Order: sequence, then C-alpha cells, then structure tokens
Amino acid sequence: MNQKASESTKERILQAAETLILQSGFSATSLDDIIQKAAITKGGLFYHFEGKKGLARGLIERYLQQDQELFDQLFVVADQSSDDPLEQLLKFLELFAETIQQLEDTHPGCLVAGFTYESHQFDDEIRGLIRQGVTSWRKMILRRLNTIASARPVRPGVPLEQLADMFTSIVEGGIILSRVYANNEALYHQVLLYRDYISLVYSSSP
Amino acid sequence: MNQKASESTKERILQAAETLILQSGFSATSLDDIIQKAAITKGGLFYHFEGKKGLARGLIERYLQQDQELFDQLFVVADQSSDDPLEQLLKFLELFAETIQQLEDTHPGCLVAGFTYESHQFDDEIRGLIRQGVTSWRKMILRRLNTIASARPVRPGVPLEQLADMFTSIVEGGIILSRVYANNEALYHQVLLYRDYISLVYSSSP
DNA sequence: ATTTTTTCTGTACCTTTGGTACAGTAGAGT
DNA sequence: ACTCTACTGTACCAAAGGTACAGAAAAAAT
Repeated sequence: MNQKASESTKERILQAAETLILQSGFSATSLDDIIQKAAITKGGLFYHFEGKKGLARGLIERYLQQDQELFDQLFVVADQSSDDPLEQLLKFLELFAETIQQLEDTHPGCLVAGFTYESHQFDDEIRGLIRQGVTSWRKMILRRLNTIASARPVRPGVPLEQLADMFTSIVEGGIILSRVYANNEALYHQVLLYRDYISLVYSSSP
Repeated sequence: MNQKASESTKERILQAAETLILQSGFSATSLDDIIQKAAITKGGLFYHFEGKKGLARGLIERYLQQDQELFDQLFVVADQSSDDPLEQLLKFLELFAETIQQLEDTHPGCLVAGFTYESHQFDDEIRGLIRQGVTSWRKMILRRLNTIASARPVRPGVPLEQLADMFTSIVEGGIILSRVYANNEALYHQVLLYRDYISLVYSSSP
C-alpha cells in the first residue's frame, strides 16, 4: 500500500475517534469503539498511534490545525469584503456564524473544551497543546482588534485582550448552549451578539 | 447512627465526587477514587446511591441547587443596591464577577458543561436535568431583561432571549478560559464584558 | 519478475480496574 | 433487649488498556 492509503487510514481513525470522543468523552470512549467505527483492527491502530495517549495527541493536533485552516479561509473572504479592519473583523464573525448555522447536525463540540474537562488525565504535552490552541485564537483576534484600535477610539474600560478572549468564551459557551438545546441557532446568535458588542466598542458616538 | 451522620456522609461523598469529576471527567473518575477521597467504603457508597448513575443524578441535582442558592443570594444584595432594574442586574453581574475573583484556587469548573461533553453516557433523566439547569439560568436573566425593557428602549436587533443565554455562554466559556490559563481573572473579565454589553444594549443614546 | 518495505489483520494473552452484590456488623435510639 | 440505620468487608465478573507477534496483502524498489 502507498502512503496515501496509510494517511487515509490514519485520518479515518482520527475522524472516528473525534466523533465518539465528542459524544461520550475521552475516557468513556474505548479503543474497541474506535476501531469498530473506523473499520480497522487493534493492531492497525497501534501501528499508527502509540496507544490511547498518542491518539489524544494526534486528535488535538489535527483539531487545532483544521480549526486554523477554517479561520484562515474565512479571513481571506472577509478581508476581500472591505478595506476597513473593523468591517473585516465583523464580516469574519458573520461568516463564522453562518458557517455554524449551516451545519446539518447539532454542533459536534470542541475538543479543546472536552479535553479541558478531562484535563487531569492528560500529561503536560496535551495540556500545552490545549493552551496553545486557546492562545492562538486570542492572538488571532487581538491582532485585528489592535489594528482597528490604531485608527478608531476604543470604548473606555474595555481591555482588548479580554475582548479577544471573549471570542473563545462565546464560542465555547455557545457550543454548550447548542448542544444542550440541540439547536445550532444558539451558537449562531451568540457569535452575532459578540459581533454586535465589538461594533459598539469601536463606535465613536459619545 | 443518626440522620445527621448520614447526611454528612452523603455530602462528603458528593463533594469528593464533584471535585474529582470536574478534574478528570465522569468516566475517568473511578468509584475507588471517590471512596478513597470521601473516606468511606464501596458498600457505604452504594448504600447512599444507586451506583455511579445514581451518583451522577445526585451530583447534578446538588450542583443546580447550590448554584441557584448563590444566584438568589447575590440578587438579594443586588436588589437592595438600587430601585432601577437595570442597575440591579448590573450590580448582580458585578457581585458574581467578584465572587469568582475571590476564589482561592482556579475555578473548579461547571458540572453542567462537564456532563454535556460526556452526555452520551447519560440517560434522558440526567440530560433533562442539565437542560433544566441551563433553562433556569436563561429564565432568571430573561425575566430581568424584560422588566428593564418595559421602561427603556432596547438596542434594535438584539433578541433578549439570546442576550439572556449569553450569560450562560459567557460563564461557561469563561470557565474554560480560566481553567486553560489557570487564572480566574479571565472569567472575571468575561462577566464584566457581558455586563458592559448589557449596559450598552439599554443605553438610550442614538 | 523478484525482492523488500509498508501497512495492516488476527489472535492470544495479561493485568488492572470498574461496577455490582450481598452478607454481616457496629452503634444509636427506643 | 430489640430494632433500625449506616455502614464495613469481601467476593466476583466483565471490560478495557496494553503488549506481542506471526503473517498476509499490497505497493515500491530493484
């Protein structure tokens, strides 16, 4: 078999594992569950990953990468829509909200949040990856907020670092709402409220 | 032994279980872990709860109850601080934010969020309790928002139901931030940003 | 065409642990 | 002395994680 076959098998395992883990949690998902869903054997799984711990690392790495790719794509579109940095960010949030709304099923959940609620099981490496993910989201938004702030007044008393973290906060919280209500509209609206707040933070009216 | 001894044992079990489960997740927390921390035997645990599932129900019921008690207490103080419904809600959020900030350790996490990320393990009863909890938070805030709206103009395009859900969203998301950063300031600031947004939603300036 | 390497399958096995059941007991109240 | 509550102690079973390895099947290299 060629490398592509290997990669597609690995991907199949990761996809199956992610789906199951977001449904039941990491610990509650057995390797047997995963190999069954991925249509592979235990030996095959251990060929690709160093046990369950190695699988966890593979999962979070893949998740953060895919996430970054989505955000990058949306920002490309958003940046084309206007020359105004504020409008670009607002457009990004709009696109992101719509992307969520268009999901057929209930939002599957975020691996970062899931792992955070099982964090004592993982070692420092995994916890480091989780923190790295959250930090990257903060940086991504904060860069934009700072650029906007260089041309517009910012509402007093609003720390931009916290406003950037609010993106993560809203998304993670919104995902929980959507899962509890079994309805993506909740997450969609939460992102739009965040968008609205940002527009108010940079609104120059008294 | 008397009833007080029984109740205190039950409470000790619940407290131990909650702490451990918020650290490692429900599945990853063994009954052995819990009985060790609670200084009881396996038989004793099964005397008080119908297995691990019964324990989960006891945990979520207790959590929602304690949560409600805290909110009620804070609203009593907040309602005394002013006659203006908007000021009362803003004060409540301030008090809540300060309560979190004063926690000695990192916020332990929310059982509702934790269980949501392991929801496929639980039956409809537990999932019902989780939904009931989130719904009660929404109602609690929405009642206030509607009262405020009866006397003040609301910013157009802001659905009050979603603004009420934003409380849950911000708190759950903020908890994740605080846990990842190992710092309660994140959650504190998120609640204050939500407070700021609410004040803007009801601000009457053009 | 053959050899080699990669990518798995299948089986067998071990150890730990999670979850459950239940018989028995200690101690407080009556 | 009796009874009930509140446990303790022990025993048991299925399941999970992990390991080891023999070998097959497919592709790549030669």
